[in-house]
Amino acid sequence: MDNAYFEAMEAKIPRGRIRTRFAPSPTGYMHVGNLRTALYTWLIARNGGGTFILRIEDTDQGRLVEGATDVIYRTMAECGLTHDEGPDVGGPVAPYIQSERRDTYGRYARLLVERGHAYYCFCEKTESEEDAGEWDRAADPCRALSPEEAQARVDAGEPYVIRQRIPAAGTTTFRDAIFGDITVENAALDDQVLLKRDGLPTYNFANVIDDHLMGITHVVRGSEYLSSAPKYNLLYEGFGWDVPTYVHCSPVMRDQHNKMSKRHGDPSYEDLKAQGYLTEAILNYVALLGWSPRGEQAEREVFSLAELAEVFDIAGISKSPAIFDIEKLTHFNALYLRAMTPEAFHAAAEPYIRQAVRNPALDTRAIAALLQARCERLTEIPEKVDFFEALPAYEKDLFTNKKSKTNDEVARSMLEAAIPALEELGSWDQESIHACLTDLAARLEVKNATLMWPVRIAAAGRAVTPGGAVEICLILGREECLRRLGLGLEKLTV
RNA sequence: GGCGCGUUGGUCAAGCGGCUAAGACACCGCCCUUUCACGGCGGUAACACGGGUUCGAUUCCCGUACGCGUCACCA
Repeated sequence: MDNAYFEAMEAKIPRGRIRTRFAPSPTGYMHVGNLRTALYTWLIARNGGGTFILRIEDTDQGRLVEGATDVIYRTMAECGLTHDEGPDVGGPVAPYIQSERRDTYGRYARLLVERGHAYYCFCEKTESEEDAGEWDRAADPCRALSPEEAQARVDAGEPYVIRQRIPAAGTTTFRDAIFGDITVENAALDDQVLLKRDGLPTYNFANVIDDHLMGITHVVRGSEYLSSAPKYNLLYEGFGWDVPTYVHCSPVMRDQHNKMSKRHGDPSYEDLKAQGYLTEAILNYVALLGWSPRGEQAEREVFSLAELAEVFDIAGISKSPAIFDIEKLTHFNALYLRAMTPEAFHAAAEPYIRQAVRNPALDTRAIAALLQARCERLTEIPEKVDFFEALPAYEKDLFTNKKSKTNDEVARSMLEAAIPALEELGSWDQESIHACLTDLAARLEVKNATLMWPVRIAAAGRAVTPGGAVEICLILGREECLRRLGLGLEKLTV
């Protein structure tokens, strides 16, 4: 009936190259599992010099969330998962939003009816049916309706859905690139609804139509679709189309029993960013959650996106679910933070430093330099450096440290000696301060730590600080440094 | 419950018939050291269980257990 239409659609399909698609439904939230699927899908395309497509699956009118597609665009762009075709950039098989393809699904659904692989169903959905989730193929009278009868009722304006006609007997086998060949009894398969009463397709149908019409060669998706894959296969066969390569990925779990989910409060990509994680670190970690390099590269863990695109292969994807481990992500984050150039790190850290350190006289570059090897997440920065801004209240007993061989008595004499030495110091730079203090320690015949400890405590008011006495004194500046040392001495003298 | 899938240290994982069963995170020591880190060195820790097949099973097959998925006019 629509032959010209179908031929035109076929003619538009690009062929001969790898084409993959990430097809999120716009729920307003990019969770880690989604991000990983997007990444793998992108990597398969890039690794093969193919095309990566973004498609929006918005056929469930009840679940649309405003602004949700923006989250998707923004996340993909931030991550560098650039798409070659999509709603925003267009492409040869547009449109790329399912709600704009409504007409197409209807035509193909009717084509499938004509070919005998689907049928009109007029049964009212009853409440008990919904509750029990029961629908009995054998008991559905519509399945046996003659085409003429069915058409007559359609023409009469009776509401209907279109269901897939699954063969009553036999088996269906499909091949998954990760799980291998899987065979199921057709009797175990349901006659899926393909076209809903509202005229929109179900995922089951829209997916097959779009994947074919968009020339998708590798269908990458979560393993929750594994058990419906045979039905999709039957659909492809019903149309006489080539079946794409299926790549079903096991889920990212929050623990042994649950997937990562918003409901459980698990972090999304955006949440992780807000927690101080770097995009590159997140991608690197997520790539390794369920995939690992083989052979020569088996021991390697650090990969840029470009490097991943080089070495990624489907064979390295794991069959079993992987538990998301924030500690290991944190480790990757620390690695990326340390690998940055000092300039880049300063740029990233400065806003966080400035949250705690307002005084413009304090050099954020010097502070950043102390921080680079000492923080795993950017968000830890403010609490680590706030003492630069204002000397915290601290207890006298901080001056006592066994390893440095200090107590109140020792600390007091150290400060008594250090203050005048620093006052007389010619220039206030790292080397001079360092030399001044180590010389002083030598003169006093104490180990460096015995002098450095009290100086650092008095200067910072903290037991643990990024950087040592010399660095802190330097950043504080002579005046503020000496003021604090004086305060410390007072505390010890009372 | 039916069907499908999975199972190597606490976690991520390599292994694809023969190994003292890699590596990483975490953890614990030691070294370095002006605190804490970074870095370096070392340590604890695993093939779910039972049958086969085989000269030989972590690797292949079959059960069992456990876990996950799925059985929507949601994706």
